[in-house]
Amino acid sequence: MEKFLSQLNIEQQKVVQHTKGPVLVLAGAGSGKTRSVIYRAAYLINYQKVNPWNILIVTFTNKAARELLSRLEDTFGISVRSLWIGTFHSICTRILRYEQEHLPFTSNFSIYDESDQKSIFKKIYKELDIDPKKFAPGKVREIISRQKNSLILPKDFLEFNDANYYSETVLKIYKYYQNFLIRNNALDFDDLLMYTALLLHDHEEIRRKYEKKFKYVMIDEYQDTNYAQFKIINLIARNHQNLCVVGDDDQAIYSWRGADIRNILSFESDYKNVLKIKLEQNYRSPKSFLLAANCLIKNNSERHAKELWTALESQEKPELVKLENENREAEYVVRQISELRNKNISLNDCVVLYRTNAQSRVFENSFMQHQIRYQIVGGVNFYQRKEIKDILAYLRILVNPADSESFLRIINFPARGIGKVSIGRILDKAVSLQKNLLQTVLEKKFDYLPANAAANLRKFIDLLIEWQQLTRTLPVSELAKKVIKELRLIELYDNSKDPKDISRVENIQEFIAATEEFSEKYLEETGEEPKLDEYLQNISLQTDMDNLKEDEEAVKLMTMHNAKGLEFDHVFIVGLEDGLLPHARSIYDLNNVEEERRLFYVGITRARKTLKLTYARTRRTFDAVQTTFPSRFLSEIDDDLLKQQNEIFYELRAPRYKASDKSKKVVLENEKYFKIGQKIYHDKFGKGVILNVDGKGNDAKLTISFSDGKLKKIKGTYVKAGI
DNA sequence: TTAAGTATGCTTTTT
DNA sequence: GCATACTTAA
Repeated sequence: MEKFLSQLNIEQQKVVQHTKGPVLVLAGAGSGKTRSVIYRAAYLINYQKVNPWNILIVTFTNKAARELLSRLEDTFGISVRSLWIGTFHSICTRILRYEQEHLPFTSNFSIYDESDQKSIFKKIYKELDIDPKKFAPGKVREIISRQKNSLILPKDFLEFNDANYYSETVLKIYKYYQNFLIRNNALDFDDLLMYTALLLHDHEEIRRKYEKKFKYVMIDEYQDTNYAQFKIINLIARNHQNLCVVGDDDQAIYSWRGADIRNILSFESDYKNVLKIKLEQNYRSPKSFLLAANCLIKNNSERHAKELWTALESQEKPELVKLENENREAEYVVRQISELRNKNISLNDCVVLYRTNAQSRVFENSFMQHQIRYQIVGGVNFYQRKEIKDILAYLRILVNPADSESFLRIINFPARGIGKVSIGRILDKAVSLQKNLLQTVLEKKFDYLPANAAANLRKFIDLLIEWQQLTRTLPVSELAKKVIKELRLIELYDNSKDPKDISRVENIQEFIAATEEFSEKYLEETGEEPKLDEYLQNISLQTDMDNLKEDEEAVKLMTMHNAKGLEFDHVFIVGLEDGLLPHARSIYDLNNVEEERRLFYVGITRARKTLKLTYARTRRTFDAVQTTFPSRFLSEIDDDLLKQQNEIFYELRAPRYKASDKSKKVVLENEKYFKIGQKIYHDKFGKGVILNVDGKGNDAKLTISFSDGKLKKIKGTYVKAGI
């Protein structure tokens, strides 16, 4: 035990040893927060002999949960099988699956993501005859989400919102939307939290059950919890008060998602006799980085006073670099990373952080051209890609027949001759029969459809029935493969002329691999095959971060939001301009500006060894080049803390791909193999140079840099060799 | 019913 | 500038 505790500083030891009563840990960036949480869990289990089954740990991401699990297992030899650890959303999903008899839906519910929501809203607007121009769907969705995060049901809506034409329309949509979800046996992300909170609130016996089960509760990143999350934890922990929350109000960056910074600021009044522990010693960054971060954050008004310090000796300073435009900015980063690589530094230790996902494109181009491997985290989630969602819709309808969203997605995909008109008639029929869509068509009486469509529909239904029977016997991954094979999806995209479809094939193949991997892991951990509904719900909660291929050496590119909780040796924060950071949408509201400042703070404090800050003098946004101004936050950092470099023009050209002698010869149309560096011509995109060849023969996948600077992946059969 | 061609609107950040 | 939605022709 001595040895166990000696690996922590005095403050961290306090966190670990105070296991009874409420504990508030204000943990600055890089202060060993995760370490404290892990040691605390290990202490409870190994020294206080608490049953892992009685511990609940909530993390911010699935990835963090997995890391915690593996460290508990590997370092402390703890059997983690019965430990409850995960994000709020995954833990709520688990609880809701158990408690279906007290809920208005069953445990095989579908989880709808934002694009599902979007399409549902469209239907609702049509149904209720609401003008999307007057009631912007995105905004309405946000308001409704906010209500759910605050546990305001439709029936309570007017208590908390002024009654006027706008809010009454929103209420109408809210009501209809919730109804729609229940009819489809579906929940959105906010519902997962809301129904769990209501379940615990409305059923005292269930609340007691979980209060008894979760005798010790720990929450990470507490500053980014919303009211529903606060309530869930409060209902579980308010009696025993064995609750340890860890967070940093200076790193609260999710208020736009309903997170309420007051949860952490008022923790001391929410619970009795709170022990407050501050972790201010930073083990991550050079002194000057922390000074710069402190300079910045002290401009915020509402915060727990705290200042980071370090015992590290490094004299490294953050470097501020001004570039001509966004392309130069990308080239600068590429150049720096090339130099690091020459010093034998792994690409895995480098990260590029930006404010918006759209900024990644320029970097992608530059990295590709200089053949530096990179991985983008975020943007469009893997499981939200069209080709993957189509497959998932087939699987979803098999476990949740009420899921009309999935049904409509696949009824005529791949095209099977059931058109808009026919689908409209089925919808009408379903309404008049008061049944869901699948039930309606299962009767196979199609007097309301043209003969053609009716025949096609019968085939479709038979297919679904056949597959549904297979769900009982076939493992998830086999079923997925069968669906893909029998629908001939890979062939569909392989034979397409659209260059986009090449990556679709890749994604489908990756999906199969991911599904197999999931099954194997699940089998290993639980000794049984995953159930299809569980698999689908799990996948719905996956983020891009969870799909990171750790074994592959690549520079990571991500938003500062995504970087929370991570650290890297070499950090590049790019696009430090007013309008980007702080974002143009945030500059008119002081609270929003403060949140943007915290975001920058998060970015700076990720760095372990070097930190480069860049901004561009001009930047192309959508179609026009705009002159930009350096971020207002930069002037808040004392000049002598920064190493400044202005107006660097790196004459950095793409390495010239000299066409080899062989390919200089006139290459025949039927030339079999493509080579890197070879010049080609494409009917639509014009001249280009091959940067990468994937596969053999003339249908290999080519990565081509076209003369206008664009990169495209195109199948060999669509390009002409030689010019 | 589908494919190709044209118009639109959109970009903050995510479980 | 891109992706999606809608229109038009076959």
